[in-house]
Amino acid sequence: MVESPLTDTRREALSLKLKAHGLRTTTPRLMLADLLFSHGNRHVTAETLHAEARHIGLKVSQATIYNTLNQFSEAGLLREVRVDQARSYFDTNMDDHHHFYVAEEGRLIDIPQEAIALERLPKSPQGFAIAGVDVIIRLAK
Amino acid sequence: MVESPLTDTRREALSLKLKAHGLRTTTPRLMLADLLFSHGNRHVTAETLHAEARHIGLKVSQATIYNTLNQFSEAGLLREVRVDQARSYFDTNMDDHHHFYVAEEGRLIDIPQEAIALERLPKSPQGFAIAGVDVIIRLAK
DNA sequence: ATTTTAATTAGAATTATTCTAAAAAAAGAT
DNA sequence: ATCTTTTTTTAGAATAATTCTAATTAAAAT
Repeated sequence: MVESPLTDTRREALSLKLKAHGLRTTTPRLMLADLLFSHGNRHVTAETLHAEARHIGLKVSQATIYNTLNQFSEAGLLREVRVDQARSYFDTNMDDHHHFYVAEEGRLIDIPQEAIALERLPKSPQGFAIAGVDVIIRLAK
Repeated sequence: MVESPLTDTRREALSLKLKAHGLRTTTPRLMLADLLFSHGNRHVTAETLHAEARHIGLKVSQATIYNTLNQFSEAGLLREVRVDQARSYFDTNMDDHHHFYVAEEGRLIDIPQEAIALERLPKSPQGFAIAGVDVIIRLAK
């Protein structure tokens, strides 16, 4: 979580990114996008992102955090990952990939798609197509 | 969900099963175990199991349903599967296996372990061991 | 039987998330 | 620039799943 100032260049780039995905550029969205997309790939929850927002002095409501995360997901800017007890993680890495999950720490670690070879997949039941394959490797000490 | 009466033989078998896993035999547990384990492999949620309990005239509190599902899971009688938005499924199939998940219907379908060949697995990070590998194949129409 | 230990309960509390309706901000039209 | 329309944002209430609490009840051990 680097805390570098939001330069005009970056602001411009993020604004374009939002626009490209059909989202208006607003201050909250721009600042949240900066937290999410300007520091390498990350996994956040609504709560952690809200804490970061407050930390940089951005006053956004909880509802906006949730709205934004959901909008970004729908727009294809984030990928929602559910592993933990009833808490959603949002992954900025949009490549097809898998996850390690460290339950004790509530931490996700990306696994590049090539690192796992799914040789055989079963036939889907009649009338259904495969929408995605998620591999979650649970880790323990 | 067959509704056959709980015979003495079955009662005895279930009681032994509970004992074998370090759980006392009590009426609620016995009846819930019967719902869970006497009708082939199943996937239930707290809510669906509670509904079934009421349906057979068993008056148990919501807390007992949750306690029982969690105890059974910890004891190795059930396996908890999380796929849905913030709702836990409990699977009576304790074999290592994977799942299809039909989001639209909130339905899980078991995939036998052999049906998926996980050829290469990545090395776990330092100090961690693999506790389990879950493959979830999301299905859509 | 009595005592000890564990299970069950109702209901409150907690947590994550969504909804609502109003206010504020952005985009589009003039 | 100003006005209008459309979207966002907001605070706070509402909902839903789950856990906790403290008291009661039932099972096991003595």
